[in-house]
Amino acid sequence: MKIGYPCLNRTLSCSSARTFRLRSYSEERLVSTVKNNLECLTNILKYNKDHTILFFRITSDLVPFASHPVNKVPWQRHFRDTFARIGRYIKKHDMRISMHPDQFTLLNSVDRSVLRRSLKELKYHAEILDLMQLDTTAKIQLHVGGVYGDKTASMKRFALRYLRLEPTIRRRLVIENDHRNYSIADCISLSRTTGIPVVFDVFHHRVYNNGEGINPSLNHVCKTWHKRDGLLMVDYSLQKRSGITGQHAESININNFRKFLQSTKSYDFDIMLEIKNKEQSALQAIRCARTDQRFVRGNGHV
DNA sequence: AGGTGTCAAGCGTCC
DNA sequence: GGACGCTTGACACCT
Repeated sequence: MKIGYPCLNRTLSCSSARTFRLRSYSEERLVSTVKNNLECLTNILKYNKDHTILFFRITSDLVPFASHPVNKVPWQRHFRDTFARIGRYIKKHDMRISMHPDQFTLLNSVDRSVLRRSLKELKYHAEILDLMQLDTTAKIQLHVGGVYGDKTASMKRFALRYLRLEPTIRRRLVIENDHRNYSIADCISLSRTTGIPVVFDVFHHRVYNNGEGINPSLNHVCKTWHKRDGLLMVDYSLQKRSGITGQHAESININNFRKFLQSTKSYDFDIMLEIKNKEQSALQAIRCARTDQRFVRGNGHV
């Protein structure tokens, strides 16, 4: 079991997601921003290693406008060595990496131009992980997408397009249940017809489910991950206490987290903590998991 | 220096 | 069929 956090580190004073407005686009600006972002990513991974945080989600903003037509910079070639060096570091320290394209990436869109842009965006994400020369346990997680008034048809469209993806994308793509349209049962059903691994989002599942419990879901979901995919990934977050639905909490509730670990102890998985104070929650969670031998899973480390 | 409207990209809901 | 909420961090312009 590895525990991690997404994209940003609030302790370090750098950001690996620096960007700029399209209006101020220039090749120089792009190159200097990517250079900054890769340097910061290096710092974050070093921080993670020093604190034994072995799971991390790399921001989609690493290369601004990566899939935008305005961008003609061959950034892949330009930063090839840097990507390779970062990849070596990740592998050397046995870290797990994920990425999560944002809401505009929709594989099942009914709009062909949205699909076309989404494919470019997926290609970009795969390129990042390929340039780092990471194996296929490094995943790109995506929601199933829109419903477009016909869920069955929209799921079929996802399946068809997934199966036709170029292998460099398909081997990394996994789906995740969302809080409104596609439940964990829907994702499992899609996995049955396509073989795609399913990320289990505990928070979304609490908000939107078909009445199935966490453990029965985990039981199904962990079978969708094969050896080449690595350990099942779980997203863990909680509701902000103010009561506004969907917003992520500021910090982890360690008692609830302990209960979660305890109640799911027969399964092994890597946990991504989607909590605003990021690495602080990860540090707490790791400490919590370590204090109790019952939470130490199959591979002996948390 | 600090505050805030806006940002490449979409879906779903409400009217 | 148009406006808005969603969720989020950072830019860039404003005072």
